[in-house]
Order: sequence, then structure tokens, then C-alpha cells
Amino acid sequence: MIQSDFYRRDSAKVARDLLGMKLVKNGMSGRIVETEAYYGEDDPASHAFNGRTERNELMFGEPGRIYVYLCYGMYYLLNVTTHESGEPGAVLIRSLEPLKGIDCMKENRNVAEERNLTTGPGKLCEALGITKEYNGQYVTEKDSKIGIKKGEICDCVGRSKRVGVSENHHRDLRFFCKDSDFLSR
DNA sequence: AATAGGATTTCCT
DNA sequence: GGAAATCCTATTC
Repeated sequence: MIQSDFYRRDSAKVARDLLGMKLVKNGMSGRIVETEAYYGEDDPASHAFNGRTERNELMFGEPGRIYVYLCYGMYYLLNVTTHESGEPGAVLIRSLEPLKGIDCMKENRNVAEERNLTTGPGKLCEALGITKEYNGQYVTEKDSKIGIKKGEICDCVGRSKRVGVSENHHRDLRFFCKDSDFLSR
């Protein structure tokens, strides 16, 4: 697994460098092809913008942990925490290319098309069975059910505004593998 | 292809 | 009360 120093860095750098890596969960895996960086008090679209709450607590803590939350009362969204403790930050995993356990993902999503399995932050959580239970899990631990490993490097990175947020940051904080057929939206 | 509405928790005004 | 880091379905062009 990738170690915590990797996540103890600026959110945008982590978001960029996660592209191409493998997210593994219970024998299933996918290549990360789309991410977004989130910050704290200088980022109005971030959950951490208004300070600590019960929900966003993990964003303020150690790097390399999972922050899952329920979006629109319906879908879980998967983040990994970044920055040193005390400095809020996270990276949202927005899209994957399915690698292993595709049958299991199809079952979880009740969808047949591979293209529609993990191409969105809500979809990929459903495909991999990621719920609130995983909140706080470390993605750095060797033998845990969920983690992030080194993968095939993405050398054609695109950048854009973040998706679905009304308050946009002055920087482009969405990162994606330009050549992937598995981007969201 | 583009647009509109609904499901429904958590947090803010 | 209303918006939000979404997705699905239905309707209209």
C-alpha cells in the first residue's frame, strides 16, 4: 500500500498523483482516473469551510484515512484525507476503471454495462460496497479490506473545474486521465 | 441531446 | 426552510 507520507501533502498534489493508482476493496479493484482536491477555510465548496462538525471531523485529522459521507441523502462519496493533522483537506475519488471483481460490482450496482459501473463518485461506492462503516479506515494498512496501491502511471493528465459545486475555487482542482473511457458525467 | 424532477441526510441561515 | 462534492428516469426537442 502507499504510505501515509504520500497523503501528508497538498490536496491538489495528492489528487494529481492518485491518478493511475489502484483502489482495492474486498478483492475488487479499479484504476483511479478522476479525482478532486478539497481544502479548508479558503475553499467555500469544502465541508471543512465552516469549521469542524461531526461529519467532517476526519478531514481535520491524520492523512491517509477514508472520509465517506452521504450525499443528497442517497449516495456515499469516497474521499481520502490529506495534509498534516489540524490542516483540513481531502481528495474525492470521482471515477474508476474496473479491473478485478467486475461481476461482483455488477451485482452490487444491479447494472450490466461495465461503463456504467464506477464512472461517478456515488456509483463507485455502490459498486465496491463502500458505506459509512468505512469512515476512518486507513488506506495505508497492508491487510485491511480497503486500500490504495501503486498502479499504472497516468501520463496524460487533464485539469478542470470541480464538478457539481457552485462556489468554484480560483484554481482548477479536478484531475483526470485524458485518455480514459471511464470518466464521470 | 438536453432538460427537469425526485429521493432524502446533514448542515447552515 | 433550503442547499448540497449525485444519480436515475421521464419528457421533450
